[in-house]
Amino acid sequence: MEPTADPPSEPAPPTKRSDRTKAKILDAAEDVFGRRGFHGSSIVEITRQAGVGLGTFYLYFPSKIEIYRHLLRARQVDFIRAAREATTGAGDQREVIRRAFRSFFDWIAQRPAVMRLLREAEFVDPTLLISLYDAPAAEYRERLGRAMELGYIKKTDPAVLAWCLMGMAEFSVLKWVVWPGEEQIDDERFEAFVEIFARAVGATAPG
Amino acid sequence: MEPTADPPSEPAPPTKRSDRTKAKILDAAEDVFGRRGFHGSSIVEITRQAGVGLGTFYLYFPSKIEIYRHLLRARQVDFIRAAREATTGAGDQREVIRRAFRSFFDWIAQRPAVMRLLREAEFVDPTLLISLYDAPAAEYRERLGRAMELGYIKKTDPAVLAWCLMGMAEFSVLKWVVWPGEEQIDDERFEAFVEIFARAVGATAPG
Amino acid sequence: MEPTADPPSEPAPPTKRSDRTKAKILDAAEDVFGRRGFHGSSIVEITRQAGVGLGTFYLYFPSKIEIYRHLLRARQVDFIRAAREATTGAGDQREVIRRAFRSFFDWIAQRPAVMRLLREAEFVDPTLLISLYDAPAAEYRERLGRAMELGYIKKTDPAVLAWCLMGMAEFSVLKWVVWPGEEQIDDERFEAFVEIFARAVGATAPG
Amino acid sequence: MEPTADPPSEPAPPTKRSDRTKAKILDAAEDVFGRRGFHGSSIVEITRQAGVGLGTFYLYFPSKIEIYRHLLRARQVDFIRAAREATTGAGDQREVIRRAFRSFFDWIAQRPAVMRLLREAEFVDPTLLISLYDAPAAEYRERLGRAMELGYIKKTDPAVLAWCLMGMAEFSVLKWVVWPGEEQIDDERFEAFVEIFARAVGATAPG
DNA sequence: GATGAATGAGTGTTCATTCAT
DNA sequence: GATGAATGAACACTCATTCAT
Repeated sequence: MEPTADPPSEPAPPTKRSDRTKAKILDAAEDVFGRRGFHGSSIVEITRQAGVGLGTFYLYFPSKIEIYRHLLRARQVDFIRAAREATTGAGDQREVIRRAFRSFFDWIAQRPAVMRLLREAEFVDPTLLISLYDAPAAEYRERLGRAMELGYIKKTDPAVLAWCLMGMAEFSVLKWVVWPGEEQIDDERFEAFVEIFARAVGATAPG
Repeated sequence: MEPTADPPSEPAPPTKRSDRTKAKILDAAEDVFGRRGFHGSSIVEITRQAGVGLGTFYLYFPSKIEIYRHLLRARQVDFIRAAREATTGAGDQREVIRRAFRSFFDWIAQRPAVMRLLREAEFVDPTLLISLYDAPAAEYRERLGRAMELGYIKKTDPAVLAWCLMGMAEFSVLKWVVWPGEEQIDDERFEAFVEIFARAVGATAPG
Repeated sequence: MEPTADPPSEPAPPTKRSDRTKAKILDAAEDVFGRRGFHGSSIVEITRQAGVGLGTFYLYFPSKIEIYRHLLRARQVDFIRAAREATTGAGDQREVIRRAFRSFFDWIAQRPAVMRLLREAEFVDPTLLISLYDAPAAEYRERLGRAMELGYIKKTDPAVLAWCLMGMAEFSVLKWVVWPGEEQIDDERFEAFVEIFARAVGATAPG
Repeated sequence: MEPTADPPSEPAPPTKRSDRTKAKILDAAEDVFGRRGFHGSSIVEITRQAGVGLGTFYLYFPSKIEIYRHLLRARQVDFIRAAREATTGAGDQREVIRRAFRSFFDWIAQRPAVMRLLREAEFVDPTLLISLYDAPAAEYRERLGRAMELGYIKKTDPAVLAWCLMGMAEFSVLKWVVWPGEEQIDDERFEAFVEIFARAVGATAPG
């Protein structure tokens, strides 16, 4: 976390003009959707903030809903990559959990808008939302299934467990990271969360 | 409360004409909001479904958002009452959990629209949503705090635990009850959920 | 033609408020469409000219194209009635022709916009146009068929004849009545037209 | 002009690059306008179909309406030439009529789009349309005037007659050639048309 | 000469809200 | 109390035209 200089949004400014324009629009859209919500956002506002003409929007995206979908899918990809990277090379169960959630919390803290986008998807394009949740759920389920067989964690229905864990993670990040409020996440709370999560998983032993 | 077989929506049909009109509008609004979402619903559709004139709406509610708020608060009250009733008189920890969630799952299964209303609130009136979640969170926290002091459950930050449990419950009900999908809740899954929940809580003993 | 006071557009001002509003919009639409054409007209212009709010339009008509269709059908009905009335009680062939076309020319002279509407229909809603022309064509054909059997006019394919006659009539009214130009219809020209028409029909005898 | 067997569209493929580009655009425009109508056509579609860049259009034509005008005038020239060629060397009156209309019907049958272009002109640029019709009308009038003086046909106002004949011809070609419909032109119908036309003209004798 | 990214005025349409009846 | 006709601000989207490359 310390000496990294990577700016959250764009790994490197694209060189082609059209790529830059598209990126400007996407950035603006993420921000505006995040602040105003899907229905509260208008294409004019997005393009104004992007510093491009209204018509330019339609050069890159066929409709308001399509840029929204695009944004969500792109962020999901980013997010999953981040989660994978965070957990590689971790030792015991608790360490995996700790690292995964530290990365999750940090990632969201830097992009609170994404959480809003994601959750609002349920009301904008329900099918999309379900598909967005199904992908990580499947991954969770599979990992948990394997861990159960290896005896690392207690046996339970892995799908039920997967959705429980996702709910815990999402609500925690909402409450302690996204929503405005005097209470913030701190190390103590974070450790409490890891502890609860590990218990729910049924981690049999620290190893 | 005694001699009624409690119909889900209104305890008893109001006798005054204006009360009946108001109730008709509220019922229609709940149904329409539930089906179409807040932004997809229009006042005309609500009044049409309620069987009253368009103008009549504004005799009872000052705006679209106000009836939405009204609806949410009313349902929250219903829900909390139902949850309390369900858990009184339970024996051991697991039994409390089992009853509370059985009642929660059933209540939502009968009114899937409420879940949608509740979750969409985040994008209609964020402040409202937070307040809606804070109330049950506070109750949870307090109960958990007491249980910790009594040694029934392990000690952890009760607020963190409360939000974890709420997340588990909400995601489970979404996945297994609300969202359309081939997979449904069954007894086995329900028991798995109770087990996971109990572990997360840190119930020290079956008793 | 002389002492009639009938205003072309509305037989009597409708009494109900909504009927009056609808009539105002229809009148304005006829005028605007006639002047600017379908594509050159906008709903704002129509409502502005009608003296009503923009939204009011959609209270009475579901879309721009629908009011256009409505207008055309309504005028067709008016026109056919006028044509029927004009020809009842005429004596010989030439007299029937003379009266029918006098009434046609006058009717159009008072509502030049209608001609434009009618002709533009080909490019707005081709199916509609064909149906609008098919109705009078069928009537013509039938009348001509009967006259042939009675020996009043020479035998020819009645459908071919019907479309020829319609073409003559429409082009004449366009050239001499509708299109701006120094040349106007006068009695002499009108008689020439009747003569040509009668010859094309193949009227065997003046009687 | 001499050694070409005249293919309908372009007498000979232009050799200069810019001429070829211009021709490609014109061909595409004729096709697109014919299919979609003036208002339904867009410059992008025309250039896409022509296989040139969007900007290239404005190298050759100053605006959408100008290419439309250009197209119409060009086709008018083609058409008049075709009509003249068809009637040279015909014997009696009926033969002239028969040949002229056979050529007219065939010409349109091969280019139904032109008819649409021509008729839509009334709503795109009314002045243009009138001028397009005035040219053949003048030619008709003059020919008819001469024929009257020579006693070949009965005397009537030649201008009135000219417009009647044009109306007959246009409606017939619309009904029997251009508009989609189960009924098509056949030899019998064509002869009926010639007969009616000849009667309208007032051809005194077969010779 | 050729290109296509950029532009914004203009369009049809929706809908919460008002108010005369 | 009840009604629904009337309103206009707001929106997503199109497309002829310009101009830097």
